[in-house]
Amino acid sequence: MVPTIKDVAKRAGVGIGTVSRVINNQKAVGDKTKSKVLSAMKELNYLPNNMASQLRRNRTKLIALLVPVISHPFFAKFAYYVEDQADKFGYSVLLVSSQQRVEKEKEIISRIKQRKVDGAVFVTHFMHDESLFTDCPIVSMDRTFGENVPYVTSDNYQATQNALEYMIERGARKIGFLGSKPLVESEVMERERAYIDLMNQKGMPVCSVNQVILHGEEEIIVNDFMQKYSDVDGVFVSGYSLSQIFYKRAVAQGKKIPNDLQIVSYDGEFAQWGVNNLTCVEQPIEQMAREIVNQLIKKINGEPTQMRTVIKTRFVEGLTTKK
Amino acid sequence: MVPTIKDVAKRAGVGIGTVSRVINNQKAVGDKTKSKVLSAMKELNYLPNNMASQLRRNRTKLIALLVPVISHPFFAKFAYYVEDQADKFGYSVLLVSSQQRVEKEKEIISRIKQRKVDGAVFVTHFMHDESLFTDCPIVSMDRTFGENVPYVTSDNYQATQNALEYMIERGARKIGFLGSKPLVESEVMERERAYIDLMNQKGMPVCSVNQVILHGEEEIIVNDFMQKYSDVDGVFVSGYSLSQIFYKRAVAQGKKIPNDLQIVSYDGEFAQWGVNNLTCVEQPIEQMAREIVNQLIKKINGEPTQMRTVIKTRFVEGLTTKK
DNA sequence: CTGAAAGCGCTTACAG
DNA sequence: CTGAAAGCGCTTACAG
Repeated sequence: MVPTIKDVAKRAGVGIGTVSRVINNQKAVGDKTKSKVLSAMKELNYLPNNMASQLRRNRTKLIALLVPVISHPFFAKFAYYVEDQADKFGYSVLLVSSQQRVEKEKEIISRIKQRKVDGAVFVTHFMHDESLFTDCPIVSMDRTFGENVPYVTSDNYQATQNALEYMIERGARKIGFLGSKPLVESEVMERERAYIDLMNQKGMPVCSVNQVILHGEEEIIVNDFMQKYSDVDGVFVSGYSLSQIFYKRAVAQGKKIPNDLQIVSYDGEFAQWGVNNLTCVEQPIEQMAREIVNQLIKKINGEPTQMRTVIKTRFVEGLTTKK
Repeated sequence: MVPTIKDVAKRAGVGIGTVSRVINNQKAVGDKTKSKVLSAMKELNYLPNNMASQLRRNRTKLIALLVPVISHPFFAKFAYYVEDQADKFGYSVLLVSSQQRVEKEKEIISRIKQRKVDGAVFVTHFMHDESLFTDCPIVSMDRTFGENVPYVTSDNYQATQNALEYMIERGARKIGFLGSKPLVESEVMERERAYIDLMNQKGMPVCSVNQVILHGEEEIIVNDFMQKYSDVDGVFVSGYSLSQIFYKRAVAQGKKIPNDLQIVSYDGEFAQWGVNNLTCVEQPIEQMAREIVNQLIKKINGEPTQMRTVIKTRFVEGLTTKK
């Protein structure tokens, strides 16, 4: 049979409490005792039973990460860093893809309540009933929902305006905006607000399509935009999927990029798959992921957290804007 | 405080054993008792503590899934179905990306031994020391490594030959092969074997580049191939990443596809991101994933498993071969 | 059909 | 510094 802490204690000739102290390497163990225990552990090939310590400590050391779709390069990269950071605290990550279904969110809440996981990162969010998750350690990205859920976001407003100014400096006179609207309050909406504000300020026309869609339905927005505003000479596209589709479509229509049409995308540096070299506002995914995990661990441990953390984006000059 | 099974028992005026039977809805509970317990549970807002039942049952209801990189569309899709199928058995999935590091495999073995997870799916595999994972419930894809690890694969040999014949029927007379070689014994190698056999049989030249590389290093193979065999009129590319890169490169070199050059890829139907409409051999990812999970659950439960399961591929006629 | 009791393998005050 | 003991919240023979 698999050896337990009792077997180790017997073999080392000590109490099980002492073995436990060695496992969790607490100070208060004498050197000789310690080495006796250590070698007993080695001889028996002992490994602590995780389930037992979980029960005692009331911690699973597991967090859930809820993303809309894993196969989206942004979320894939994000998930990678969440895992890496969680690991530093001894936590593993349960990756759940919501496919935009609100039940998945409820399911995770219930997992927390059943103590299958200690907390969760919500990148998606459709639930409106805040009361369901009071007391649940949850941290979010971009979404602002309620007093109890800290979130990490990027400088959406400023970064968008900077990107627009960049195109204007390079001659753009009629700039469009494409975006997909989140279902709940989210700082992502700042991007369109920044766009509208700047257009008004500059006396330029507002040519915006910003709708609620599901992942995978980006075509709808692109179609709609193309129909209404085919004569723009600059476009700000909010989000990687949209910009991929928009770019391909524009090229297919014979637009010369960047000469006829300049494009800046929010997100876009995922090189390997898809169109490369978009000029884009790059969110520092790694930094955002690590910060989110840090906040979550604090929440789990009952330490004070920061409600809103803003991470600065980086502007990447690609081939879809003029020199 | 959070209510426990004791609180429910007290409120319902029954023993805790009875509550437990209701929770796990076993037959042997009287209707009246059952409804008393049920309403006590509802009143107290009771949720069973997962950690406690884990300890008693010696099951975490968790499996690990080890993939080389999550962000690869093939693995992303695969992971999705693994999760979906595992869920049917009440299992959650811990997604781990190995980044090709052998330590990650060892780490998972150790998680199994520490009872942090009940079993694992290995899509990657570099470890050679079989003795490390005897007794560990592990199931693999494509990789054949040892008596104790069942695996699921596709009909690599046959599917490759069919694809080659398809190009030959359409006029291809000099066909190349591009592949990345796995580090351990794997049925993926059947693809090149099928290619070489057929070329010999038809008296056609063998133009093959098949090397060991890491994910992300696909350029090396493409470069090498382009240099050696620039005059082929057909190409079989093993794997999605390679085919994406090869296709873009061929187009950049001014090749007319499919007129100058026909391409068939093993894997390729991941539409949304990247180049669409490759002619390809499509592995039924969903079916493979579900079958792998089924085998793993059997292994975990100590039931007999099938060592080798072959899933039939589907040939998809795209735009990179002639009509 | 149901209750009382043992035990899963740990951790952690408590006393020494 | 160290041991004995209680207890985490369940499940499961066992007896009735």
